[in-house]
Amino acid sequence: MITNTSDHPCKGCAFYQGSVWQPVESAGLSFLKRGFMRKELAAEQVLYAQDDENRGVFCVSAGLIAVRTHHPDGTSTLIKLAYPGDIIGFRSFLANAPHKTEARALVPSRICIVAHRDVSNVIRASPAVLQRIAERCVTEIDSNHARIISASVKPNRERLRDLLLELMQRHGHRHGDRLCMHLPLSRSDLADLIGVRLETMSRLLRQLKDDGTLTVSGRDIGMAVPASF
Amino acid sequence: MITNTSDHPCKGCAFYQGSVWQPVESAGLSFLKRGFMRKELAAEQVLYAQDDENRGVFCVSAGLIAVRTHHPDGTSTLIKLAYPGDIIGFRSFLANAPHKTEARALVPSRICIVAHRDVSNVIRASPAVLQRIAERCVTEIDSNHARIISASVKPNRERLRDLLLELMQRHGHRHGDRLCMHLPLSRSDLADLIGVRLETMSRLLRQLKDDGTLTVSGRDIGMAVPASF
DNA sequence: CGCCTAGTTGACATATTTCAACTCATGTGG
DNA sequence: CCACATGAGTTGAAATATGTCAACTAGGCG
Repeated sequence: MITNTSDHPCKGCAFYQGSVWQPVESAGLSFLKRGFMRKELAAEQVLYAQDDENRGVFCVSAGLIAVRTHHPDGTSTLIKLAYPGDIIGFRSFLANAPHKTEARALVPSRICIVAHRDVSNVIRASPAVLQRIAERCVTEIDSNHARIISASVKPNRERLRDLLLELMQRHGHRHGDRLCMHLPLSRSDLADLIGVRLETMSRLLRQLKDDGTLTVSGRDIGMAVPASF
Repeated sequence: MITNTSDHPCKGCAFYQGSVWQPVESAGLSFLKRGFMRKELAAEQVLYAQDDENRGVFCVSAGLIAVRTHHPDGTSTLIKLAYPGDIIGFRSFLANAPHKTEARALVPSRICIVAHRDVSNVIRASPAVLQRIAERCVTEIDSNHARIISASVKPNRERLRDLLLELMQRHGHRHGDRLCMHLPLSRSDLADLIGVRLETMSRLLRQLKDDGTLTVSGRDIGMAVPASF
């Protein structure tokens, strides 16, 4: 079923097996190669802005991308963090509508892009690609549900603990019997993720520090190694 | 492209044009017909339970379905309300995994079902069906984002106002210069949708009643006709 | 009648917002 | 090198919102 993938543009990628572009057949491969581009982003650089037209589907190859929506009153909400292997921009692509979110690099990042027109062509030639994109939609729905549920069930202090544990699994280094990380997020971003004000975030961190759960020094966080590590 | 749809099982449905099953071609049509069933649900009857295996994709034809997840501590969260034309169970189908939610009729309802195996066959024969399902995923993602944003940006009183306005657009009748509806939801369900406790919901309703926004008598709600009606 | 469920209300504890002041590090221009 | 502005982050105090526990009402039903 899968033929002649020796020159597949994602072939050398660590995420090739799970890639949404992996199941292309010979017909789709030429479209994929034609629409394929790489892009390097500096920290704080914007990949796409809110209300931009969709220019394609983006795959995070390295780094970390923050997906936000900005509100009329100047506040913003951090919708998700996109790590290497994640794809973004597919909502806008599938809806054939402008982006509802902004994507901005939190650290220097590398992005692989398949141009809009060629995504359509690839899908037409290889429907299994759409199947994989649909699975990414499901992942997105699941994580949204998890967030909605935790927001209505758990107190904010516990949600912050959970969030820091997740971040630790991505960014933490073992240091003796403790885990340490340098947060890629500002206090303001943390507050946006939990859905509280800046000042409340500062106080929640202080509480976790005071009760011994964490050590906090600026963006450097430490905690005891949990069972699941 | 679309052939011989005279005996399409959804042909007579009011939602045929937008149906996810509308773009079947002759090859897929026989699968669709084979897997097609109708089911009548009484109020409070369960369509599928949390952790059930996926038995297919469900389309609401009439009535109203509540999609909930139950938590270990006995509480629950109302994830969404599915109205006629909406499809449910597709998350579990696409993930090829058990349901993470329960679907229960709030009022007597009619559901059209396409059995699991036949959904796969229909999609294989008519990839445009998967395209339509992906668009429903996008709708789901959009409404989840809207909920996450409103939870972190708006105070609960305002969110309740918004919710009642949405419900009024579905269930309201004009009565002179006022809109009236009989809520299909209990106070507990309303509380689950906003993410507050029962008692808080009761007090929020009282506040909206006291400041003249609403008239409230049990499940009968009245409000002035808003500009957008 | 007694019992159940849905819904309301009160009183008090806890959590969060809001506004303001403050620290601290960093960078810029004279 | 210093004065100063700037942005990230912290803290305090008062107001507001929500959770919690308990008591209570009203309606439906055997």
